Amino acid sequence: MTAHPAGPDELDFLSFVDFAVTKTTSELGAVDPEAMRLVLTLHRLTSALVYDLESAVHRPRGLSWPGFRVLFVLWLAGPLESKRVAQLSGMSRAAVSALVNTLEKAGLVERRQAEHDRRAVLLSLTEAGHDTITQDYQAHNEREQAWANTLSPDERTTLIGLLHKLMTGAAAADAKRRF
Amino acid sequence: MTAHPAGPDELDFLSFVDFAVTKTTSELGAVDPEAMRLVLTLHRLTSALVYDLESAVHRPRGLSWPGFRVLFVLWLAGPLESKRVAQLSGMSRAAVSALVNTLEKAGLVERRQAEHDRRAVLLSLTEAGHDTITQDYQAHNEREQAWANTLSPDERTTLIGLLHKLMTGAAAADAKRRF
DNA sequence: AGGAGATAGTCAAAGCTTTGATCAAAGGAG
DNA sequence: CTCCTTTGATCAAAGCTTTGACTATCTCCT
Repeated sequence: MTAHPAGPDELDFLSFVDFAVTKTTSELGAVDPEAMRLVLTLHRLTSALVYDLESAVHRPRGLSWPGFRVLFVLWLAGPLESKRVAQLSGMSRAAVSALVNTLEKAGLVERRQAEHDRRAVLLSLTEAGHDTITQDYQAHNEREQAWANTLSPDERTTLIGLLHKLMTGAAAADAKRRF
Repeated sequence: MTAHPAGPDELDFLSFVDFAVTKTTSELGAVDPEAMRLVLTLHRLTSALVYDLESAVHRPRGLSWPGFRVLFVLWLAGPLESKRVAQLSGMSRAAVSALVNTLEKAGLVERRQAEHDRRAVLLSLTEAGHDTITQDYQAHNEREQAWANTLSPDERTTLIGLLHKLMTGAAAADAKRRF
């Protein structure tokens, strides 16, 4: 993938993928280098993307990445039971509970008891929360566009399709998940 | 993307992507739905993948996901300065420092002073660390293969190419990063 | 109706993350 | 050679994460 395979001293976060694939296959034999490269690249790209979005968009506006995710879910689908927020945002129920403590103190989210089930807690955005996520998501999407514009429209469509296929495939179906 | 667009009550982690894209564009107007779908899908897929690998492969063998990443880097490119481990594994130096405390207690990693620079700390695997990562990575790669086999060889190649392009593109170059 | 079992939310402990401060050591300029 | 700046590692505080335990509540079966 690179012109000149780098030695251990000139590696960086990106070129480490090539290095790792080469070195591992020569060392272990029974590995599938394409599967390795796929997962490594996917993980590194996503890390870089999330780091960029969090530090360039959300932190400057006072939100953490997890805080953004909860607000985003409540914005689009709220009010929701705490359980549903956990499902839709991909966190554990305990994580949502802890996070909502912070968001509640910040005046962005409200907790109230559900009517039909006294165990359940209904979460909703406050007006401040609604304003925050509306503006924040605006900036978020602009940054998303900057990333997405690296690819042509066809490439974007292809990529989304492949990611979707991977997400709905057999391995994903067997995968350990939170729910 | 789905046959029948789900209402807020029947959503799950995956179908939320469709719902979010539809709802946001109708609510905000100025968003790019494809960029949104791309980032949302990428993030959710990667989360699911990492969760699966961590809980099915690494935790049962006594490693955390971050611990695995550090061991993996040291296995292939070690011994390395602490700084380099941070770069190659994509963590902050402080995170590596804290994590190595744990790995050192577990007898998997050794710290020693570098010769040429008395500020620097050289990290290397112990023999137990080497054995651990060798076996652990074996299982890791088998699980990677299960995921990757959802796609045909051509699809895998295409996907890797597109991810790589995104990773090296203009937005990635401007992106806020740790280094 | 009564009791067993499942479910919602929270708490606690432990670990990992971040940023910013601190300290020691190295490098460069005068 | 000395001062100033930069750099490597660690620490501290705050936040988020996980699993597992616990309480309250609901549901279902007899």
